[in-house]
Amino acid sequence: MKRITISDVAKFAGVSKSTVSQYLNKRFDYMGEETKLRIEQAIEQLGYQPNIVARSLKQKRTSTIGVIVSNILHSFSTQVIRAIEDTCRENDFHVIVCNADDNPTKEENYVHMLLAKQVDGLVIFPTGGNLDLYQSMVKQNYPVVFVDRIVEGVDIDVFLLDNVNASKLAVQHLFDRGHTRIGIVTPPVERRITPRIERIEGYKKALEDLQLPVNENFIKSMNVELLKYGLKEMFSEPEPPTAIIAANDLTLFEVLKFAKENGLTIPDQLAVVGFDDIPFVTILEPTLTLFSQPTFDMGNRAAELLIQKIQEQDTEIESRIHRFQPTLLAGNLPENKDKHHPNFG
Amino acid sequence: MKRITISDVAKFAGVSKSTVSQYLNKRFDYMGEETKLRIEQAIEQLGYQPNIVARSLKQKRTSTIGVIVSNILHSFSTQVIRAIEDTCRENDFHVIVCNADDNPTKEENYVHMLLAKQVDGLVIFPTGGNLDLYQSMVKQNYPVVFVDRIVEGVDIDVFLLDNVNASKLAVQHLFDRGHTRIGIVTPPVERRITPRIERIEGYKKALEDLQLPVNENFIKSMNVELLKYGLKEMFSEPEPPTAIIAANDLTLFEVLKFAKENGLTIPDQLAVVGFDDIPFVTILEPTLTLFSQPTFDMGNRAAELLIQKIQEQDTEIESRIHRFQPTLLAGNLPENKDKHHPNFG
DNA sequence: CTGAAAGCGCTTACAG
DNA sequence: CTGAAAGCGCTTACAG
Repeated sequence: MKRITISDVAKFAGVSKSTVSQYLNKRFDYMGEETKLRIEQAIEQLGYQPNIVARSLKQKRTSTIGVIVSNILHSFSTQVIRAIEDTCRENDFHVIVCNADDNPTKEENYVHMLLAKQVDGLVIFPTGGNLDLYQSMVKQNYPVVFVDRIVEGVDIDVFLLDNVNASKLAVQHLFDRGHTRIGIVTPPVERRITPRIERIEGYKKALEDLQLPVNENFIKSMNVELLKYGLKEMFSEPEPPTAIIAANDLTLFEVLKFAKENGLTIPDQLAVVGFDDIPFVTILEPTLTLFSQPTFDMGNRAAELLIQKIQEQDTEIESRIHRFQPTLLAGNLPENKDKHHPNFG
Repeated sequence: MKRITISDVAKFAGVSKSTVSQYLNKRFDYMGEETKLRIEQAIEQLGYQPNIVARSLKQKRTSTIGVIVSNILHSFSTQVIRAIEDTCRENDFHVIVCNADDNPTKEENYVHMLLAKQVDGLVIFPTGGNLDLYQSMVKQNYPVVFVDRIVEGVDIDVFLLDNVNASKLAVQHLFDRGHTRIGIVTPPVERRITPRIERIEGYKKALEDLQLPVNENFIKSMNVELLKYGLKEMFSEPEPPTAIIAANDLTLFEVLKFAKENGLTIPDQLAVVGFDDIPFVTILEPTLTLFSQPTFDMGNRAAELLIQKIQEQDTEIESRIHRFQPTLLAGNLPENKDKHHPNFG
């Protein structure tokens, strides 16, 4: 099958390529009605579709953005991606999504690949492992925004949860229901990934504000595969936690599995708080409490800013940190029956 | 920032553009060692990245495929997409994902858009509403594969579940646990969407094989928003069902919500069987039975065939229907306590 | 072993 | 109001 080009249309309509191009780009300022009609018919007759690749080469923009997500397995990521896609569609941008799999090398490769594909801008959930690369994009004034994670010393807009407050709300929620021995589990913190660090920080602050002791054995940051051992340790304490905060969906899953395998009934023997809006969880038992992130809003806003940066690439917009508040999704956790509230018990 | 082009590299290395191009494409057959080195260094020094858009225009291929999914909200879709992306990455293809939202007009627009972007091939979860469009792609021998849904009269490979068998397994599973009054809920069937039709078909066949009556009031196909009314009707029968099969995740959600709101305990008062591997469901209560689709395998195989078609576009491969078997994921449904098995009770 | 030239399918000043 | 020409950044026969 031979593809129809603008030349074919021009020949068929008896005009020049330029005129057809004007027509395609709706530059009708000086075009005769009759010419317009002839071109319209030629396009119709031949079933012509402009070649966007050729247009992109000439115009030096592709109307496509790249999204590099640190780990596609999180429900948070998929929800934000969906929101980004919605906003892009409204603005006639296409989206190419790549999964860095928490691997800085993959992330770097994707950045290069997407730049080679001439995407107009990038939304990155940064692994944090490519400082130089991030810096060089800033230096070249290439449009980029970050989601979920702050990279210290890199001057790029970030859209993320108010993690400290989210943890505080979680602790307060549990405290209000009589819990004073509260644990927290997160993935590894070696690479200083913002949400993990900040959620632990908020957790500690909240405990201090409530004048509760911070027990370092109640804080476990490790690979999800190893988490069960961490939990075992936590629960071999003489006074084990009566509540656990799970920093994301994957760790939440491990906590639930651990509880099931060890016969801990939820929420009676163990109260559980998670983050993110995880499908089905709120409708099923056991009753958990979830604090959800406004993923839709975050994705929209990130995409909007990126598109703005693309369209006004000359005007420097000062970059800043955009914080979003969590919402209590579900959570009719009953009172802790075993351990009453210390201030009232 | 001015982008570095192949001309800059050529000038810097003191060779011609052609030679640099040869180098980039690893056509080293006749290239002098010293030339190779000079080019390598020039690329390094200048930080040159080839412009893939220009290459695509010349080569008339983009190494990109499009995926048009009927509805991104199903966990099935996201899982298959992930598998497609994996296979594509291994073969150096990029993926652009579009969500048709069960809307044939959107689907048509996306097809045109993706063709205009010169994608090398398409994976479609067809809405079924664009017969002419599908046909025209077949006629032009444009590489396409379908997933999940058969479109009658269109000669395109399809990758989908053995839905009839899946329903039979579901019915048998329930029957083995003493259930004889089994309902089924699906999204609307007006557009003859394959999995819905076939799952109802398999359900009926299974009942007949077991010599159980088929009660049309136990079959509800409607928009998820309306499903609660359908369920209400079903359960106002003098002898309401003791088990429900939900055809996908969205209908499953409605069934669970309905049970919760109407105080039906699962699985004691109502056994529930769903399809797809839905995160968290198998670990939480109430105990459901899920039959999962081999989404990973399906996505891989679909992508592989598409890539093969792209690479051997001349050799016609006869198209066929590729069926996959479901697996029992979880399901320790207890015996039905209220209604014993008629053959044993 | 390497280079000059043509061309992929568009857009865009510019001329008339 | 419309057309001829140049050019986007590559690749690819072909010549030498």
